Amino acid sequence: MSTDETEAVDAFERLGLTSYEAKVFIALHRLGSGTARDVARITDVPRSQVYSVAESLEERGLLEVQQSNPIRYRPVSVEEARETLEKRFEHERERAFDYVDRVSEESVGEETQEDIWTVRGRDRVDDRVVDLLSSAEDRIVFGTRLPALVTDEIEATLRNRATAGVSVLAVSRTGAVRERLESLEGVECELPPDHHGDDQRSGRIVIVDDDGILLSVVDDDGGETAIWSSGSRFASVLIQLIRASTQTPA
Amino acid sequence: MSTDETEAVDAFERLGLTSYEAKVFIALHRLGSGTARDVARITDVPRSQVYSVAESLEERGLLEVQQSNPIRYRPVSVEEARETLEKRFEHERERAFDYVDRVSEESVGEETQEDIWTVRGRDRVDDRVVDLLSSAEDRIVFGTRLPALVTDEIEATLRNRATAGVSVLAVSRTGAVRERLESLEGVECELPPDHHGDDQRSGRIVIVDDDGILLSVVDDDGGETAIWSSGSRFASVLIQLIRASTQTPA
DNA sequence: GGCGTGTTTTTAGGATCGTAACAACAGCAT
DNA sequence: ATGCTGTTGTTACGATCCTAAAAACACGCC
Repeated sequence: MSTDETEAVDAFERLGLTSYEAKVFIALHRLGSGTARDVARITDVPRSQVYSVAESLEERGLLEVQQSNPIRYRPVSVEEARETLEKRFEHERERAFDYVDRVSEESVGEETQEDIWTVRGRDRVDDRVVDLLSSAEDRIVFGTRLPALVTDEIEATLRNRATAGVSVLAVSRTGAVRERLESLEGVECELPPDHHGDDQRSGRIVIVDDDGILLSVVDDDGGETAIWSSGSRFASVLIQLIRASTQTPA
Repeated sequence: MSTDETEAVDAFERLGLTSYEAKVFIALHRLGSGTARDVARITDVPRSQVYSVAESLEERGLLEVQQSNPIRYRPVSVEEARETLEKRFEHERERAFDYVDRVSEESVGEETQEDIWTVRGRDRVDDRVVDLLSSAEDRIVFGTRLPALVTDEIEATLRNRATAGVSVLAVSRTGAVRERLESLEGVECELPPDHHGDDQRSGRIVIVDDDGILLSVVDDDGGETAIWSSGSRFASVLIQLIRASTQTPA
């Protein structure tokens, strides 16, 4: 079995199929249609297992059964299979989140806990940054060395806040970052103070109003980890520390 | 645990979480945030297991970890969780179908095999009916007793074919069905011949040109099973049989 | 009988579930 | 300081469940 096929099987498994189901489904698409023997010949699925596996695939709506002798199987079209899986996924997601929606604590205003949270992973940090920026009412300080850490969504959120009257200050020692953000209406840019060493590990810094902060670091493998806090005394203290260290000349 | 919660857990399991993962995720949404003990108290997940389960949920991007003593966990917002799962699903689906697309047999024109296929389930029969109707070039005969079996998509396909110059004939002994389809431009309606008994099991009949046919039956539980064939001699023979029996007076 | 088909049962193997034991630590009374 | 109690986080291990894989079986056909 080719590497590509192995990957496809893995992907189908993560979509909820068993490995046999994935293999039979793929084999039938390669064949167009075929019998249990045909399938067993080009896969490592034992022929005697093909029958039950195909039956469960039929129940999922991924193939059709020809009641003849021998039984022939025919996969549904790729488009139909995609839609079927999509429908099933959305259905399950609704069922799952329907309940979570109802019981989920509305923890609005409860943000005053003295909590500092950790977020791992580029995408997840991106999301948290956007969340934080969106909550800004008064002013934003946004800084990063790395142009890749200014996503379109972050840029859009900065623009949106700036036009909403929030004072937005972007800090970066990287020209590309400054140029990109300077072009936004209402966004000011500046270089960080010289006395700050050129830290190779720092990722981003986001300060929102006087009570929200996010700091991230980038490790050797490019993985990003951030800490953040909002509405906590902890956040306020950190913000004051940073303000003091950046405004005071060395 | 309430029935609703059990259902939500099941749904999350079908989305690829383990039951522990689902329970911890839901519990944290009920709590807003909490420690391993908090979670263990309101679920049947052993406290000692909460740590590793939460870790894997963090990797999936469904919650955040506060490195303190005791460790506190905080779920991401419902919206963020929905999006995260959606992204993962689409990613896996692309990976899976990317390969299937490449290897899938283009079985166009290979339809001439003498095959008759079986399709189970209302939705799946709907899909197959639409497929068949869409392939019509010359004429269509569409019949059903049951108004529910004329879906919007089927109606749209009939209208589309009619305007494309295909002769469309709808047959039903049910007034509601006739009225609905008669209103379509270019669709003719009629009553079935009297000598046909009022069969309580028959579901739909679809005849397309001279070589495509689908017949379905509805069982006592409302489940539908259809047989269909296209481009086969088998289909032609069946069609001739039906034409003969409907056009000849008793 | 010999062969192919389809059904059923049985036997690993692996992941998850569930319990338990453990060291480390904090609070508190002796 | 010592001992007791309770909590936290980690680790280990048996039970259970599902899938994978093999085998045995019944049937029809040549």
